[in-house]
Amino acid sequence: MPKETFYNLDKEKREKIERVALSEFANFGFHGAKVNRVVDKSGISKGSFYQYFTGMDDLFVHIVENLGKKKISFIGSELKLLGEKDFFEKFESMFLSGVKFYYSLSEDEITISKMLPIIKNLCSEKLEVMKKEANQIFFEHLIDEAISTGEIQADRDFAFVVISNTSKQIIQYLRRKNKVMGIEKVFENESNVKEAISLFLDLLKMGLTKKEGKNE
Amino acid sequence: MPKETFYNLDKEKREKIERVALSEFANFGFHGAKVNRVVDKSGISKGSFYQYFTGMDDLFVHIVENLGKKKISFIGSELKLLGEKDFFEKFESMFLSGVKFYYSLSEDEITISKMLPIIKNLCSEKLEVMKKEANQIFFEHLIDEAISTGEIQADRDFAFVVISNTSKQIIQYLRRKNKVMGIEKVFENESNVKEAISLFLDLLKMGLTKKEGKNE
DNA sequence: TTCTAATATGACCGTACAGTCATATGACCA
DNA sequence: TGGTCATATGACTGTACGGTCATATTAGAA
Repeated sequence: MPKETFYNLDKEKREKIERVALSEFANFGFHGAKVNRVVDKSGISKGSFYQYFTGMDDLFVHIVENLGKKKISFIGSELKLLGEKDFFEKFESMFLSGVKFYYSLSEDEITISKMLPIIKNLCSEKLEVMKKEANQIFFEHLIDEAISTGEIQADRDFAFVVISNTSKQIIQYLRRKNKVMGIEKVFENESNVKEAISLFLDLLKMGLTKKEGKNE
Repeated sequence: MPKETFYNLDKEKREKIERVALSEFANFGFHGAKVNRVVDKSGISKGSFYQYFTGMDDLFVHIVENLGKKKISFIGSELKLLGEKDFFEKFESMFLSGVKFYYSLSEDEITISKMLPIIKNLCSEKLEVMKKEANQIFFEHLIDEAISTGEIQADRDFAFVVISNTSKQIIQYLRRKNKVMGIEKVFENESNVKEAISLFLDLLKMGLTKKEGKNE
């Protein structure tokens, strides 16, 4: 983690460094990112850099942790409100917050997110944990619950795969719509987002609940 | 592309270099891959390296092109047989060859595949083309056809997103089954694979064909 | 054998890099 | 004012890298 000195910096300078680092890792990858470039672009001296971080690994972990915190603040706030809802309502909420989180990310942050699962030779237990998307564990729990109450009737692994990919698919769908419509920010219209979500939710409902009258 | 000298090498030596390069790029990424390491690990001199390739970019393009050819030989052979089949049968075939292709890949090759879409600052028109998965264009064509014949009734973009993600999901599902069952090679049992495919195919059928008796 | 062309080699060069450290700067207090 | 502590700086060092090139090796042809 960054040294105390880094957190003593004024917000502007700190965020500048973080912005530059984000771009550096996104553009050149974990093993291609260079201290020299970060130092030049963020206008600090190399000596200072090593007073903030022990090295690039340290900086990378910090960047990824920021990303993780951002995600938790999006998803976490939604989770508290799930208590009374039924299974599909719960997922509707989670998809919505998932989409909102995604659209809150910059291109560089998206790149880092995609990069994470394929980084090798990175010895940081913290990141190992982070690589496994936290909400997956939560998904599995919800699915098991829904199976036991009979809310869904489907193979557990099938349900997990289909559900855990839905957020990404909704986002892909919205991006395509954006391109086709020539509008860059369809997602900002929440009703469009909700419409897209219901499209995929219907698919889930059909696929995960056995229809009556169909025996095999 | 590699120089003639490289292709004059005997197969064993050539494949050794390719194997080392694959591992190098998979482990350290495009910008982190080093000539020195490749040279050491594959037991050739640096001078020779530069008689085979103009540099690491060149080598990378070669590796990715190999991967592309491998894919085409898997998918392409299937495409010729699609003529008479209906829409969902066509996709059944494509999913099957997709899964077979995936399981023919080494871990390193899988890593490179995942890496491709997020590599920046790579000035190679060839790769730009390759980054867009070739079969996507083919998917779109098939979908348009199926919509016009009435075989599917669904939003075009919705159909595309759902279908184009199905291969990945089938693979994810099979991998989960592998883990749960403790058997590493469930996929080699083709009937397991076909069963998984039909699971997802049913979902597609439900989602992309409007049920009778449901009006809105 | 000798000649020729293709290929192999690693020492070598200039550059870019990570990381250090003596020094400078500034801020706060006595 | 002078003293002290936290921070800033960039010149410096050793290393690793990309890329070159004169030389060595090999294979085949004459």
